[in-house]
Amino acid sequence: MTQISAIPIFTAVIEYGSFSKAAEYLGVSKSAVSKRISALEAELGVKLLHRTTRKLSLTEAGNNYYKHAIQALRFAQEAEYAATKLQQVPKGTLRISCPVSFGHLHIAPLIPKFLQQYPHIELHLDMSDIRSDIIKEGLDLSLQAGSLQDSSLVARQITTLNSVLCASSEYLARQGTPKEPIDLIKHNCILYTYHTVVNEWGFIKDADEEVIRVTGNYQVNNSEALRKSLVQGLGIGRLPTFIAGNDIKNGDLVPVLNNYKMPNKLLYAVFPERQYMPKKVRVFIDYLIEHFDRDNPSWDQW
Amino acid sequence: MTQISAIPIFTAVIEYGSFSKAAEYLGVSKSAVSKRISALEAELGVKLLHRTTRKLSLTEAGNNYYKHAIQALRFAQEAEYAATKLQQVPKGTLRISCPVSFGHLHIAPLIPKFLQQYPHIELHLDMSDIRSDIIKEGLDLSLQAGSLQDSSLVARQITTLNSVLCASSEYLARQGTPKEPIDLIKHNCILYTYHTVVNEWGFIKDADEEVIRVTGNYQVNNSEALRKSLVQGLGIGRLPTFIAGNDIKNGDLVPVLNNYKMPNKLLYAVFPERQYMPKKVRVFIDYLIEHFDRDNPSWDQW
DNA sequence: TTTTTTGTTGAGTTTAATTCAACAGTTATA
DNA sequence: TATAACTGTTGAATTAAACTCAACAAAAAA
Repeated sequence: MTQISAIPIFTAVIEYGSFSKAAEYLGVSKSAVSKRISALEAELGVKLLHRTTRKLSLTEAGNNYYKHAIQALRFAQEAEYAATKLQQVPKGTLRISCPVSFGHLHIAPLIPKFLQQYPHIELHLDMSDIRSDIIKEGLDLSLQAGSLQDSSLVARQITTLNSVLCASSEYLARQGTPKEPIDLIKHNCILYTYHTVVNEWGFIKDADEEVIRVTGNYQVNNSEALRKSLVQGLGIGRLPTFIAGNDIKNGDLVPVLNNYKMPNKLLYAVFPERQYMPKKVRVFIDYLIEHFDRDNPSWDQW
Repeated sequence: MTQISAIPIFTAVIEYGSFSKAAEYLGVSKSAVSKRISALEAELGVKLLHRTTRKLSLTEAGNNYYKHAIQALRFAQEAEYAATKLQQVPKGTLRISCPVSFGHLHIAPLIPKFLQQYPHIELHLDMSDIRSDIIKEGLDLSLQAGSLQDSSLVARQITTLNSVLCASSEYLARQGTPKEPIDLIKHNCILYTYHTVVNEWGFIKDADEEVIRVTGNYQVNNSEALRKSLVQGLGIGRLPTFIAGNDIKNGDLVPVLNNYKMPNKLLYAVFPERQYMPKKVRVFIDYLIEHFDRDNPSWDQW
């Protein structure tokens, strides 16, 4: 079925009424056009054009062919346009997933302004802590926290997700402030079971990492519940700074062991293909990068 | 606009859900399919297919592309069918021209049986003595008498058109029968102005041609009028045998100078292209050849 | 009558299509 | 769990198609 590739040439000849003019329009030599038309006629076993007088005319078969061929050409052009328009213009449905906590606190508040800037985008935001297969779920983008990601997907770092050890000032007044990580074994440590490593907390000073096994009387997989329990003076806990930042600013929580760093995570925008990113995806990623500092985000400044 | 040539490949991949199966269907290697799809994506600047899991899936752009591409493919297939069906099946409108006299006497009587044999053909018969440009007039076939024809058209000889010199037996009894061509200068010679050479009649014996300039008191461009004047004993005249044949059989006309031959013409079927003749044209030419002897037609046998 | 333009075609060049073979990765099977 | 089978990719090489150039024949224009 190779005759389809000659359709643009044949229809140009008909529209321009001349091999020479069609050749000029197509950017090839007139002999190329002549040979391609002859080859098409040979393939079909049909004369499509009379060319014994200087003026071209269609045979009956040629006329029949043209009627359908011009439609084929138009649909092919429509196909090209339909496929490529998403690359050039930020429009259409943008489907994104992100972690629940981060989404509530830091993504959702950004969306109204984004949609004002890009009125032709319709955004579907799916907040879920379940790591999804973005191709299977038809997502354009997935914001994920981690350090390593699926090697077949590709990603762009958006920001850094630090953690901080903290408690209420009421708790610390009552129980004393730990000076070294080893002091934590005497404290009620509230465990965040959502993290992959639950009860072994790492502390980094200089190039050394010290790991302390901690215990406490409360474990919870919800960061908001954890946060509230800390604010109410139940114990000491490790929270992502993007959650604790405001409480720390307000004095509701106090960071402890500040001269130590805890292992951090990165927030990635993960997308299915590195090549040929649709414009709507591109503009959203750029918008996030504009709003979040890659290494020193706003919630880390208290 | 080269992406059109990849459409059959792309749509096959979607329909079969597999590069490997599409390759098998298309009769090419799977690497050919892989390269062609990648080249299409590069040309469009768009990812059309996700292929990170074993199961292929369309991207949004790929889905948009496919919807229009499958229509383009279908119209291209329709175009091919529409163009080629006339080559394989005798159907459609057959437009023919032929000389008036010959048409009335020998073509028109054949048409009913032809159309019974080919019920899907609709025949338009244009009887005219004006030599037409068959391409300009959109004709499929033109029956023409002559010896040389337009070099850009192509032709197939159908039969031979002889001429015969004749008069009524009443005229010959009254005026005597000419024994040699030179005797004609004493006779009333009725001139047929339709012929290109009107009043110089050629006579061929062995390899010699003798030309006699003749005169008479009546010239006419209509063969039927000429025929009737001869039958009524006005004089001697030259008629095509396909016209005079019946009258000679009936004894209404008598051939004279029978041992001489007169220059003849041939009847050609002229058609626009030698290549790729539509079936309906082919079957009509074959039908004529079947009915008329090429060199010794029925009207020459009296 | 001469010049210009059109379409054709052989020969040669360039580009695209294709194959082969090897590979990485996933699924199915033993 | 290990192995076999299958899928899609890709570099290198081969083949086929597309294309150009130049020369030509023929018709239209000047």
